[in-house]
Amino acid sequence: MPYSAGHKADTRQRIIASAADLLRSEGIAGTGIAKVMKHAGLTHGGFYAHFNSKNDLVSAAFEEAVLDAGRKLTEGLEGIEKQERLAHYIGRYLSRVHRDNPELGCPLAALGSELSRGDEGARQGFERGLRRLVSGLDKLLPVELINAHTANAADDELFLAVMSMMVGGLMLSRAVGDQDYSDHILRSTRRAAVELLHKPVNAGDIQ
Amino acid sequence: MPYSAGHKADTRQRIIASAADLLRSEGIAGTGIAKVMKHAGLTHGGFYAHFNSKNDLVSAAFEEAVLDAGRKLTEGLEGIEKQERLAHYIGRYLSRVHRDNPELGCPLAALGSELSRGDEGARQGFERGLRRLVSGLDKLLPVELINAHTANAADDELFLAVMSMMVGGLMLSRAVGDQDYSDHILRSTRRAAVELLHKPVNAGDIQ
DNA sequence: TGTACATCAGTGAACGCGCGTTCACTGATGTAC
DNA sequence: TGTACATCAGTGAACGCGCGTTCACTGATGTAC
Repeated sequence: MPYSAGHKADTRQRIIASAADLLRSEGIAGTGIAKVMKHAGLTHGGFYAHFNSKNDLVSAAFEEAVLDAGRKLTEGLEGIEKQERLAHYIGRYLSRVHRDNPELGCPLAALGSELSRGDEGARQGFERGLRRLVSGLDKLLPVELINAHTANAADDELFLAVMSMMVGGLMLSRAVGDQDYSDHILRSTRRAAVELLHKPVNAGDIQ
Repeated sequence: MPYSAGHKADTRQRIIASAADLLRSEGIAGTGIAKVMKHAGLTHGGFYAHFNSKNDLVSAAFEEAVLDAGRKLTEGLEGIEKQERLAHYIGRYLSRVHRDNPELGCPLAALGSELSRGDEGARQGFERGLRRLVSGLDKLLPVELINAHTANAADDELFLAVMSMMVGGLMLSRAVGDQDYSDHILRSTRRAAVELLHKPVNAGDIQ
């Protein structure tokens, strides 16, 4: 056998990583096979030795983007006091850095409206990504807060609502022309999201 | 002069309306000139007698879509008690009908992530649309609620956050594969949005 | 009132381009001897 | 240890197609006489 065992798998992973970047900064329609392969240091002809179609690549790259964004958004959060973690997470998500670097960030906000017109497979992938991010929020929640909630179903509702606000706020902040207004959107959603998550504690009898 | 005075303007409006529908259901990349013209009962060759480029059409059609969605979302709301109007508005926005008929609905949710990669002009149009919808929310707010707020700046913050949640929630509900989960997103965001808007009253001393 | 005409909204063929996809090939690699 | 070979990851030219855009034209219309 020519080439070492993992060689082809490594290349495949490089293509996926390249696509995960380009997808988030250029969108699905804007991400051509040739561009992806070039960005991975290859020529476009070799693409179909790794994937059956562009759709296959988009699926794999979207999943990779979700994992990548999750890693970056939670990185180093263990070092922060439990009570403050969620606020930090929200602050990172709705930050100017995140807004200005879509290729490193959340693919839900970057590809949401494009994927809402996707096929069954794409929408399933999107759903998996959303569930993963919501359950990530879950894990960031300090024990005290979890206890303050009446049930996990109520948590899930709240997290979904907060996640919607975060995804929507980031997307709107990117789509808006005026930078001041864009900053304003980030600030407004950041505050409201934190407030919304902390309210059960304030209203309850913990502490 | 052949043809009556408003003839060409009427045709132009028909093309814009056709594009406003197609844009919301198929996205920008998915909306070809030929498709738009056919949907308006014309052939594609005539397009450039009305617009300089596809970009020009997209701008005009996006603005029309914002107005159209605004009309449909507020239609008949005068007949409803002031205190209930906002909840109705939110309920309509985050409804299954709205989710399942993007061609009749809010273009922010339908085109957000695609327009966040648009040029200066597109982003300016998007911003005008967002401001219009947010100020529409403003007008729906009952006087009592307005008085309960400390300042208009605070209102604006709150509306932006609620609008972000609505846009994000609708987009997520469309992009998700499983129908139950999609319904769940709509329900969760509906409740949280209404709660968020009404809280200042509950926390304050009005009523 | 009827007709010839000028206007111009709309037609349909054609263009160049980039896309996703295919395929005959090339040449770097691990293996057998 | 050195060489010939089989393998197959990657190359690059080519394809058909749909796109945005252009343009010579057609024919329905309001107007002048």
